[in-house]
Amino acid sequence: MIIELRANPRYAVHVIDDVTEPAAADFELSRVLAALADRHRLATVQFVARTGESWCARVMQDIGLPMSKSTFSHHLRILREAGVVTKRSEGTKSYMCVRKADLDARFPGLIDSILNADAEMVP
Amino acid sequence: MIIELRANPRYAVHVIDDVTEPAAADFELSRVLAALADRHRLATVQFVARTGESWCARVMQDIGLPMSKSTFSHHLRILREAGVVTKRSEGTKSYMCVRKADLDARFPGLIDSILNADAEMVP
DNA sequence: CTCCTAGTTGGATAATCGTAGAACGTTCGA
DNA sequence: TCGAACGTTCTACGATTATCCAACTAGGAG
Repeated sequence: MIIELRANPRYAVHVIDDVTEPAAADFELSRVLAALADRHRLATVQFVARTGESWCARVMQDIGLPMSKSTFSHHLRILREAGVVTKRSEGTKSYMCVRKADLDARFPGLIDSILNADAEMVP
Repeated sequence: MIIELRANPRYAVHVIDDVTEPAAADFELSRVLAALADRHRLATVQFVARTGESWCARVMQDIGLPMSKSTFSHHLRILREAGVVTKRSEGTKSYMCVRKADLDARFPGLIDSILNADAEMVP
């Protein structure tokens, strides 16, 4: 299910799988920061940004995230609802991608400074 | 009480009022982001950075923060322990100051991008 | 010395968050 | 057609967090 809620695409909101991915103009800084404040989500975003688009199971395995599928799915939702990543389904896989351009348009320099930081250990 | 725990000042840790303010080299990105992820703390940091050093009661009043003194004191602790701000006592007042240089040294561009973002409403 | 102002600390509480397991829907391959 | 792989949703639970009030410390003004 994909819905365009507003006429002006600049303010379009995409709803996929009951998760709302906001348009860049609607990003909220505190929400973006909260999404990135968790070590596991931060590691995920840094990894995906560096290695390119990838799907959930692959990301979890490559990073060595110590959590269940359902927990990762929860984290993915947080990231999407904040506007940090977008999701694309292909077959049974969910490919995620960091919305660098949108983030940089709304908060210039923010995502680059975060991606350039050293990756922290995932416990 | 002020203690220099390590010989090399680059890694010095300052302990003031039982609160540890880490040296720039010890900043953790996820902790900094978590400190700034709260709307009230974000507003506080943006305000102090823009208007210059100020003390707690003044900041609370000028921003219109809807919380008690003790809650603000709690938020100040979070910000200090993450390395976002430093505190200086003068008389009965606690002056806070954003550690721009330290933050920029550790995470280039991060604090500027956050300070340049529009201030969000404080509910 | 006494009071007022400024801030911190401890305890309590309600809300939020990260987590796992079970059940489920989809898609792909044998 | 059947089963395996991939991901989502629901529910529950423990941990963390934001919050307040009350009590406290410390400095400045009278």
